[in-house]
Amino acid sequence: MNRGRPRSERVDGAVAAAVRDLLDEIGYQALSIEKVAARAGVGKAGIYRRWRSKAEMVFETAVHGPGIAPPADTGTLRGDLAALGERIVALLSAPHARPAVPGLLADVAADPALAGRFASGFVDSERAVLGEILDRAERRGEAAGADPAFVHALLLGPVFAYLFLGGGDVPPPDLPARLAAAVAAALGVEE
Amino acid sequence: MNRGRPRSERVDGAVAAAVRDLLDEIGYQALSIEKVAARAGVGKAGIYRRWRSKAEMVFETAVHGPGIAPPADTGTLRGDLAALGERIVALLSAPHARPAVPGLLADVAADPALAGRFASGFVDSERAVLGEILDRAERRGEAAGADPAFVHALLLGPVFAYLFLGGGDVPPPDLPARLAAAVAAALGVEE
Amino acid sequence: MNRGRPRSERVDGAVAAAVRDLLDEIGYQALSIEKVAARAGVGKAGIYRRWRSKAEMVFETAVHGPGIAPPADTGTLRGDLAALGERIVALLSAPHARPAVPGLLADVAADPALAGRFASGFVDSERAVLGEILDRAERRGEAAGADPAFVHALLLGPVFAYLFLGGGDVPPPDLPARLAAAVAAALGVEE
Amino acid sequence: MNRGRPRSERVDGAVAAAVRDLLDEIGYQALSIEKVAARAGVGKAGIYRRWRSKAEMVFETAVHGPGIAPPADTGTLRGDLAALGERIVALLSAPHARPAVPGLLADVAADPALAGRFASGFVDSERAVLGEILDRAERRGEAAGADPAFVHALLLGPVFAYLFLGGGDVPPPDLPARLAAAVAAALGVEE
DNA sequence: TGTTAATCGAGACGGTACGTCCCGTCTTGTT
DNA sequence: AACAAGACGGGACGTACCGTCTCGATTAACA
Repeated sequence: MNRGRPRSERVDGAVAAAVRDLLDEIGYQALSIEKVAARAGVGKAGIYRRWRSKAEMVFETAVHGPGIAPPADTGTLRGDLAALGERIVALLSAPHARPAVPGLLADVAADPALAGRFASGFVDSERAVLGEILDRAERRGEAAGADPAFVHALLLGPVFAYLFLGGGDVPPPDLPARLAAAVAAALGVEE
Repeated sequence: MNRGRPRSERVDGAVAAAVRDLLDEIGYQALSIEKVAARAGVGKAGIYRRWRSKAEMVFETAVHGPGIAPPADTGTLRGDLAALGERIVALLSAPHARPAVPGLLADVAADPALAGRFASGFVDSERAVLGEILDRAERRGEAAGADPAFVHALLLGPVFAYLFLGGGDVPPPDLPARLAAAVAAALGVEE
Repeated sequence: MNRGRPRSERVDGAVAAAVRDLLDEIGYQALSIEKVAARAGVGKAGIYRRWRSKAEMVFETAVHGPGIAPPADTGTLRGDLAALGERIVALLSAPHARPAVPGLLADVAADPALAGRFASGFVDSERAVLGEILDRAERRGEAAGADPAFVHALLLGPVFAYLFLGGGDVPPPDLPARLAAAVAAALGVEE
Repeated sequence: MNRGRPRSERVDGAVAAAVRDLLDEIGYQALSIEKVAARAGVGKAGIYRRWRSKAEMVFETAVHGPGIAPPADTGTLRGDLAALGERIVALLSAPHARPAVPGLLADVAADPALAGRFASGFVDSERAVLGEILDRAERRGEAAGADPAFVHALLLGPVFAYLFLGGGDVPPPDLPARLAAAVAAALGVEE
């Protein structure tokens, strides 16, 4: 039983558009709730009613897509890993996400409460996908007893390093394939 | 011929101490130049005379050690990589560095000028060490034609992922060894 | 149709009180917007929302009374001039006005924009009152063709000189009467 | 017996020139000791060695001429007063003095110590001249028992009012003559 | 069909911090 | 001892945002 005026969808749309525009124009750090409200033609209260902080607002409106989709079986561990790597690269280098990621990460790391919500909504889903991939490989007899957390770090870490720790270069297009090969070799999969 | 009153070492020391204290107490994001000045008993101008921004001040006073020391030859590529991995872990998880890294990274990523200075002072030195290690391995006949940038990402990325993307856990103590093994396997080094 | 939250009268009151207190305690030059805000328990923005500068704030809150009231007809030019003189003395030597006047005058003289607003709000009203007095005298046949600007300078100038150019003395209580006599004599009014 | 290096006249000259230039360009309020030192190619200490404050520096280098010269006897009180009036107008509206006067007055009024030195060096000499003029008139039998302080205010005040309280207008060229006539009339001198 | 309650845009509120300028003092090496 | 240079601790500037609050005006679901 919801009483009172319902929230307007127009506000959500206008804010999302404003956030994406501003991320492109001025970046995450210079983006402020005040600027978003002004650009969207929306009151600040309308934003605070929906999100607790800039980080949550940006994450929901500009970074978080439909989550990591269920993994398609390519027949080999290496193929599955390459496919997952592609998704990770796509997610982190998406037009509106890329300029937001470092700032977002900093805000998340600084606020434990935020870290919790973020981990359960993002990292966990990625790890679940990876778990499924490793289970399949085990069933195929390719590799056994792999540590999902380690494999996850081995896959996500280098992508992140290329995008955000290497001076801002574009990652090479064959990065997922090379990473998948390296991870497979590390897991002892014969070629 | 240096003219005018020389800069006081007392100021450098007091600022460094204040930065470290404040990083521990309130973290990088909440640390402000104003708070540092007040805590250090120093004028703001004295800080701006030395550093252009909060990021540079924190990096120089709390993160940047003596740089990555020259690599000791352990006799095997795997050993050398493990030693380098140890150093990276130590650098990123040092008491005052760890809470500062994500915010620092965000500031660096947002400011191209900063990114340039940072890259040449930090990333480059790490890559040079890695290049030396790979050269040695090639001379030994262990591995040939490895891409230093890729190997660097393969080493640094997972460490970063464990420390800052995994929800804040402590990395397992054998992480450098496991990483070295994985990287060596990926480079085709026989066990 | 006034939109947004209306300005709080509490702020106006608290600022006015703080300005008056600080004028008494430390004078106009040492009074800063920052000190006023702190003393009044008010944000600096709340002050800048209302006034463009320290000079405008002080003038409105501590000097500008209800303006010069309409002149009562005393029956003679000399009487009218003495009454106006009394008002000028009262205005310039009022408890909170006196310490503020020299600094205020300096700020006004330095800023043409301020000079314009100040002139129209203060000097003009005084000159209008004087014009009315001179018109009356002309109708009575006491004096004709007097230059209001000259008479104004003849009245206001000496008061100012006594108060602010003479080393800070208290003006003699019969100053308005003596001035009125002098001005009347200068205009050729017979005694 | 002066020991050590004597003060350089070069410094005095360079500072005086810099003060006058800066008064013209940016006015008294925006003029700072720091700007003067930079413009004059002089250390700040060299300025503080000579003057206690901006007000004293400006007064000595840009306003204070040779003092009010001894009064020439014109044969009538009215003539003498007009001559003194001319001098006052010339002093206050001199190129470098005029923009400095209001600010200077404010600083003087705010600092009692400054007020003392200023009064004895400036106001007193003007009053002495006026005293001489009134003595002469008394000896001639033109006027007796005039109050020098009142007459001084009657002469200086209106000039000040025209120059600094009237919205920045140029005073009419016949102002000294009209003032002299008014003052003479007020003193009961027959035409 | 009113009443009620949550929403809306707008913008004021007390604060904190920014990066700059200047204060008046102090500390260099040089003249 | 004075000189040019410039660092020192401190204070204020005017601006931008923070997250909260208070307005009048909408907009639905409940009574």
